[in-house]
Amino acid sequence: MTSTFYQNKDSFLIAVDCIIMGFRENELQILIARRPFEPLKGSWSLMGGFVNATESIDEAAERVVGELTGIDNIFLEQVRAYGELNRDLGERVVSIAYYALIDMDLFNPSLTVKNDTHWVRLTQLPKLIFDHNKMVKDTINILQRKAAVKPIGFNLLGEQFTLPTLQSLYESIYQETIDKRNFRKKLLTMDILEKLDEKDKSSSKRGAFYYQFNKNKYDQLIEQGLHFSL
Amino acid sequence: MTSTFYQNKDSFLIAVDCIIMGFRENELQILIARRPFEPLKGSWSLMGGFVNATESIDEAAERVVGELTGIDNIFLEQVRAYGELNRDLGERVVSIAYYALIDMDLFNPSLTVKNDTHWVRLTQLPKLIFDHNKMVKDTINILQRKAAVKPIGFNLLGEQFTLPTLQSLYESIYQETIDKRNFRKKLLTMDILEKLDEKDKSSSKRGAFYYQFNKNKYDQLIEQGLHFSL
DNA sequence: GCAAAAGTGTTTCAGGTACACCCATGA
DNA sequence: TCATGGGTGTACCTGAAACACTTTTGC
Repeated sequence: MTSTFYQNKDSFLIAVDCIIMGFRENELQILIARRPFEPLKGSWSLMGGFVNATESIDEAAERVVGELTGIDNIFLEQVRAYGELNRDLGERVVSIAYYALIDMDLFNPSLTVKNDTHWVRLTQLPKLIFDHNKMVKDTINILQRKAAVKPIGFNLLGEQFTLPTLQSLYESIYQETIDKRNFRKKLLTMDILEKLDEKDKSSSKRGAFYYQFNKNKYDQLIEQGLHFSL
Repeated sequence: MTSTFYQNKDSFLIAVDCIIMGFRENELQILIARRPFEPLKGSWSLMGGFVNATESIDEAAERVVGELTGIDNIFLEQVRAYGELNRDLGERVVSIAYYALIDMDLFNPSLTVKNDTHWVRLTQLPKLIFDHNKMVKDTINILQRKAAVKPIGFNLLGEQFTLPTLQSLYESIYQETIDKRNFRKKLLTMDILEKLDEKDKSSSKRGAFYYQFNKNKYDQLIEQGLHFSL
């Protein structure tokens, strides 16, 4: 489709770069890849792709994340646009970063071979190409702000989880330790978790009860003007 | 410059749209314009422009805001990228929104004629083209979140201002009334304002003392791990 | 029986919120 | 002198933070 409206304007390649995050072994993990093409082929890089003319930028991000994780319906939000002149060594590319929070148990490990991707601990993130480390840093800022006030952290866990696990999730988001009693008190009095009968005995002899997030109760609280806050 | 790296990729026009905000008569104001070209020529629109190949997207936003306000060194931050397929009726355009907070007293009124721009009260914002109303809404959300925790509100005022003015600024950002005594107590005990000797007598017979924001003291507080919060 | 993680209450303190009256001045 | 907006202090209450011991169970 050629236009009669906007003429003599410069046009640009637009990429999406995705910060795909998971939670395992009490640490935040991030999915990165060896870059499969030049320039900087073989360097560590976020998962990315170019936007096609037939899709919105949100759809492009969904496509990239879907291809690399094999999961649908992923929590995915835009971080921001990165548009410095020489941010990409190849040529001028404006990139829109998105972050995804996934349940790593749904991730198909065979995909890591195909795409040469690797889960690395956030605390041990290597140097990435271009401005990708900045994108991760911006994402962590958003995550810290947003997880404090919206229950997005649950996207990183399975349907059911224990309170010790949930606490260690928040501890690794904020990079600080939290008092166990205060944490449980706050969450349980909020009344958005449901205690199950089963226990997870994988990390202690006694076992910890499973809980699950009750979205309906959460929505009711919000309607009443109350606020989630951690 | 033609590239040998990324071939057969689609390219896009990229625009910046700027939410330029000021504060006058105890209300937030926003600068909008009659669109000077088709499609939708004559409709209300945010101030925008296309990004050139020779500038970063931040620079493009600075250029647009500079041209329209005649002010340098404006507080300007990215809102986010908007990339729906048919968001622009002309053709496919990805837009990056930026918001600017300016001191309206520095604004050159003659520029409104030249650019057919108008200051309108935020509470009386008309229907704008495309997704521009959504951009404004997203901006207000960011402003409310950010003004609560960083002293960005001062960008909307001149060097000196009275406490009643400052309070009404925050009231119009949050769209709710604030108790006068509590507001003053919080700000003054924070010790980031300096009281001047002059009074502003324009809005009362008694007159209200001018204050000014002391950035050095503010920076010291932050270094000490304390936090601004309103 | 012991090591290792799960679970449980109370006190203290700071900060937020509610609230009403006097002051200065120009007209 | 009066109308208008500027300026001030206290009491209460809620929510955050600090803090230590008991329970369960596999080995």
